[in-house]
Amino acid sequence: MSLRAIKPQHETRTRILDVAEELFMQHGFEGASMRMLTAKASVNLAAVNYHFGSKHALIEAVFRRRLDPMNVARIAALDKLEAEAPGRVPAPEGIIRAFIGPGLRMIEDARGGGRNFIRLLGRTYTEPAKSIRALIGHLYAPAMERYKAAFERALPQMPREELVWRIHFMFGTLAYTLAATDTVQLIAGCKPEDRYDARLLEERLAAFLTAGLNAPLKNTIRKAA
Amino acid sequence: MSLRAIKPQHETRTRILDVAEELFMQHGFEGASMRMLTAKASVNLAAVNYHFGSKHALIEAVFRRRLDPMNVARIAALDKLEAEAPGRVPAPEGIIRAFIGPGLRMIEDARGGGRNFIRLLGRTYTEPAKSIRALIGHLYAPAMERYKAAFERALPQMPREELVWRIHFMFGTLAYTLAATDTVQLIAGCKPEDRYDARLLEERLAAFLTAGLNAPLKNTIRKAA
DNA sequence: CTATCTTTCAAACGATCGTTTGAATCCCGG
DNA sequence: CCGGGATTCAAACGATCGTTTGAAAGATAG
Repeated sequence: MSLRAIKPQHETRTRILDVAEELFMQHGFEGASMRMLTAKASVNLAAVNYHFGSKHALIEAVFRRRLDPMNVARIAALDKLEAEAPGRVPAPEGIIRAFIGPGLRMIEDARGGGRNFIRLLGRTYTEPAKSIRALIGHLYAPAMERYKAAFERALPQMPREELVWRIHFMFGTLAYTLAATDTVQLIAGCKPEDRYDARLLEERLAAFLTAGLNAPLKNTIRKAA
Repeated sequence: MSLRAIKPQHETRTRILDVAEELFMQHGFEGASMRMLTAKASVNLAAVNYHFGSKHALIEAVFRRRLDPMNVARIAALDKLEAEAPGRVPAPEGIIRAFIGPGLRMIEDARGGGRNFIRLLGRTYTEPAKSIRALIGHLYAPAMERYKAAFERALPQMPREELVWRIHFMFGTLAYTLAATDTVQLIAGCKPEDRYDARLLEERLAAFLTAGLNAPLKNTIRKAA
């Protein structure tokens, strides 16, 4: 009673979470039914409601399990970056790499289900259901605030409003890159073999995003801000 | 019988399409049911199956109605750009503006439902259902080929694989920008008042994307290609 | 072993889904 | 005015949805 949480305590819970991650990614939140979910996880139909309470609570649990550690890692990466050169302001590229690193590294974890989650996360930014978007926003808030402040220090000459938009653009590029699995093939007409080479993808993304963030300010933009 | 297609011929059809556009955007394809759809359109429940055949066919019709003219406009913009300076290769920024222009202009059409569609389109790039992604890909294919070729001519020194990725990044930025309505506020902590000022948004996007597309090629990237 | 709490199970709940049906109604050329 | 194809209508179809229930099975402590 005192400490029974040691070994395979919640095998049912984690098996449900793993399968939910995969099926939500494949079919969406509404498209993945409790019956196909519990069947694939080899648990009883009532298990989800018993362990999580409802389908919505399960969705929430799926996000919390991965998103919290990921954003902790992001903040840690930024802390480390700032600690490396005390008193100096980190360059935009370093901040960008600190942010996209944890996400990209998770995509290499195919066995552990990390890749499923990353793709699920990417398409959830544009999820129709408001409650889910609100949850994502809430879970992201702490890390987001830290990074926004870091970018503001790194680019003091940029109008705040323009910076917000460029952060938004960077978010979109990252989300879409992680979520859109087959659209690359659509453009290229072929399947890139290195799609899951996180290191190479990080180089490509960092180059693109850094250049975009540092794009020259035209008069029209400067005037509007 | 010969020509009865003149005035309000298919008022029911278009009313269904308009409402479908709005509800699919708000609740997703599965979340928007035929009953709430037909109720909001003030038509009978059976009207959708009568006029379109099925829900899936309705989804297809919603996309075809807007996407075909939009991509025609995109190709026309590229044709015009190339005609302005015969024999010369258009600059990347011009190509980018030709591509994002038609989409952004549609976002200003709030009354005609264009804004609804653009937001719907943006989140459909990451739609779980394979059949819908395939449809989008098919409708995009002609314009995509033209623009890919234009970028290749404009950036002959860039490795093909890197170019494909950067086009992919640009696609993501555009899609996410159009689709994510409140995520910006969620992240930025403020609401940009000029969200639907298409002209200003085009300036911001063009600056960001042009810089990203022209980002310097590092050795790691050059070596991989 | 017995008693107690946790977990699993089969079965069913009411609600809603997309679709179909057949009759009623509208529209229009003759 | 009448006849026939196009359209609308109310009603119901079977299927599936998320959730609940109460009993059966497992685990744990005394």
